[in-house]
Amino acid sequence: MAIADNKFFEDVYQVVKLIPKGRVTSYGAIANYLGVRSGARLVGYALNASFKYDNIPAQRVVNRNGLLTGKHHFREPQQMENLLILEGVTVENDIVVDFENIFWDPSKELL
DNA sequence: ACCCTGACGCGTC
DNA sequence: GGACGCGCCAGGG
Repeated sequence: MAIADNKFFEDVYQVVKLIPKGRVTSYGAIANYLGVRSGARLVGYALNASFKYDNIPAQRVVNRNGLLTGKHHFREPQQMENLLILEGVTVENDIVVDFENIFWDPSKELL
């Protein structure tokens, strides 16, 4: 078991790892890419367990509004925003600035 | 084995 | 245009 027994979780981690630095995506986009309709919750659920594993840039996954919904699940609430800023992503008031522009859609940009 | 809940998203009202 | 409800599926109590 490389990452997780469950295929959903495994695929989610795969996609998240592929998110380029400085870009972000949404739970729904990943769910859509995996072919799970309205499975965005599962993506979030998978990411919740991802903190146990390394090399998973969970900070690059936000909700469809660009809101850092998962910030409270990091070791430090400020961690998520911090990491994003370090990667060149501007975050203001827990919202990714210019979200639509740096949005990375796996269905489109990944093949 | 049943019930509840959850880092979400979309259709309705 | 804000509030509400349902679906999606896995895991924990």
